[in-house]
Amino acid sequence: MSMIADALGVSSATVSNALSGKGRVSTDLVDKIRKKADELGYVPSNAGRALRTGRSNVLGLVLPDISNPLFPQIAQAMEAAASNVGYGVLIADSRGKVTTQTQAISRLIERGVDGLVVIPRRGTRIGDVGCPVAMVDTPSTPGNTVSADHWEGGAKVARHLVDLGHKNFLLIGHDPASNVQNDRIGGMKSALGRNTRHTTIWLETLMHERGERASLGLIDHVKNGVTAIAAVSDLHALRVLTELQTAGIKVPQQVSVTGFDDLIFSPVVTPSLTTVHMDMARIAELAIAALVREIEQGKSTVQNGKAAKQTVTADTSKVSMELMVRASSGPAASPDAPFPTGETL
Amino acid sequence: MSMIADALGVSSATVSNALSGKGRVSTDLVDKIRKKADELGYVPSNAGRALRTGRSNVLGLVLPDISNPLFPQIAQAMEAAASNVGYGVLIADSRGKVTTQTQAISRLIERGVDGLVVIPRRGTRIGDVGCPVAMVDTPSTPGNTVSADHWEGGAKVARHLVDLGHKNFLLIGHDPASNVQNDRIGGMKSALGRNTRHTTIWLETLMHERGERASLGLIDHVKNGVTAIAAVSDLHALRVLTELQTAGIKVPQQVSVTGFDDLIFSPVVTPSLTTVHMDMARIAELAIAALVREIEQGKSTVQNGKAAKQTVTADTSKVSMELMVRASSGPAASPDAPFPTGETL
DNA sequence: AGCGTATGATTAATCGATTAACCAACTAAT
DNA sequence: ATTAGTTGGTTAATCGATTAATCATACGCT
Repeated sequence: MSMIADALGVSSATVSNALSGKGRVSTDLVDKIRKKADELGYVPSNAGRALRTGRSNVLGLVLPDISNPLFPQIAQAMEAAASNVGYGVLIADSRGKVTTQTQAISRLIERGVDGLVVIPRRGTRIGDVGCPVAMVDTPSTPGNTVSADHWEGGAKVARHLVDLGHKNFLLIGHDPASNVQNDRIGGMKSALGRNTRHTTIWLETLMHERGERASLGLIDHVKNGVTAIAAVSDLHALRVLTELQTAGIKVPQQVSVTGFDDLIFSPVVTPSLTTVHMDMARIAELAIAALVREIEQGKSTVQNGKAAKQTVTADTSKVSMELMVRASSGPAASPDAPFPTGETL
Repeated sequence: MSMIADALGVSSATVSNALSGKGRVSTDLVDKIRKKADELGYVPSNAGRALRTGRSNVLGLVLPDISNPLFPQIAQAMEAAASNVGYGVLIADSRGKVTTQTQAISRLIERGVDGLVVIPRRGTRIGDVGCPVAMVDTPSTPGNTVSADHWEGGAKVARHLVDLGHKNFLLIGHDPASNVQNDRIGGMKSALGRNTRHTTIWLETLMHERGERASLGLIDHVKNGVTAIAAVSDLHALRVLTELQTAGIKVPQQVSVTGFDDLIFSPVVTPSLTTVHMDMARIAELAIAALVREIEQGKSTVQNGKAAKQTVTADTSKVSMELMVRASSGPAASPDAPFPTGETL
């Protein structure tokens, strides 16, 4: 910056004003400075700016854990949204544990992030960290900033299956402590209506009892009349799908299977998975916008009292989910057809 | 820092020396300063340090694109390795395109990263960016810093299948321009031996001709005698598996299927996928170590000439891959058995 | 006693951008 | 013509940590 100033015979303050458009600088000087800056390939020093302004223009992204195949979508969306408004994204992985999550957060704080986006593990709360925090969990969680409307998503798939004539459902969750999964299952149940039956199983509980890769025992459920299996994640739907196929049960002719999240493999497996897609780009945009808004007016807040509110609130806290009807769901098999008939279709 | 200095009646330089252990400070003063620092909850300002030292202690991670389900593993491993040696990780997504990759890189540079880890898209080369770069691609790529030994991995699965008695192979790649995939396929071919046959198909080419979700036409290949299908990714292996199952072909009784990368779903589908696992933690560790080494002695390099070498070299450039034998591969069906018999086993 | 040498701590400059305070010159209005 | 206001720009302080240069003791040795 001082090089530009020297080259044009002006002060560095003027250069700063010209480039930021803040002070009073004549328009033609601004042009000259801009030109010179390009010419010299000037790149502002983040360190210098950060030191003076007290802001790093970097946000921290705390992710629950690796096993979540949604991670790529989230990270990509957040990075894009942040970079659109001039922020960088520093990642930290909490590896599922709450202690690691706390460590991850303090690492980010020490690096001087201006704000945090936290995808919390199992509805853990975040203590006072000294900077604005956006929580992306589920609308029913207190403190949630913005997230997909998981309940609505659950309702949408369930309604889809009901419309196809299914009456006997198996709902598959993984972790009964997850707010997101409970919302999804809750939404499903709410849409099932009177004359249907349903059973819910939680994989974590099941695997705890029977071992990690145990069969899900789906065949029994199907024999008992289940014609639709709705999982809270495509990962589990896939597990269901392959287990059924291996047992010779045809999807969707005999049993319909649905998932959640529209994971990368969902459209390309056979049959392609009916699922619910979340608009991660929009969620990221809202979360980042809320965070940035808080950061940029922030100063007052800090001076006012001891950090007004920790988690920020977005314009909209629910983002609608979209049902993706594909090949794994179809009309319910005739209830009269005996099982197993072999050729149901 | 000045608060600590004032509180103890010493100069801030002494505090700096004490905490960094660089200058000459009496041991008991060091203790007192350390204690006071803890007491006051002192957290060094990255901005101040960065401004003075010219180093940000942040690395940039450039990822090829979201569609890569390996992304979580990579990001997690890199973050862990970096944070172990005191660095943060700023992410940037190149969304597959080369132009976006260039943009992503310059964004990171502008943010003042000290080094870059690049998982390049299709063997793209990185121009002069003004900081050390670690490339994680495949050993056969010039400029590669460290990566898994994809060729060896390919050889391992192929040998496994040969040992099981298979003689007629279908090898499935996705992108013929990918160095990684070519290495994997190359490794497979190298291990197949004389008395076997194999065909290679590239999905991208296929889908370009027949549309995104077209069937892979596996049934024909199986009818023609193929008993083992080896894909370059679990994603494709999964596609193969489900397509076969839907067609009523039994895996592994009639056809064995193998993948690559040990993705999240691989152990839990039915049958669980035989695949090749890469030690991402070790790769990350080597890449980060090489990068940090270059950064920390770096000054000389910069002053010496115009950036000695762009991409850094690690102690080891190949990390061995591990074969994970699971349920999707089994003994070759008797070549005499006619197809389709229904009950092959 | 006198000289050289450790040892322990201080001074002050520096990194680059921002910004409050100030100054000069020119215009407009009473 | 004097004052008030506007415009365009400069000065200098500041953010926090690092570090070369310097200074002040104290110690050892002849």
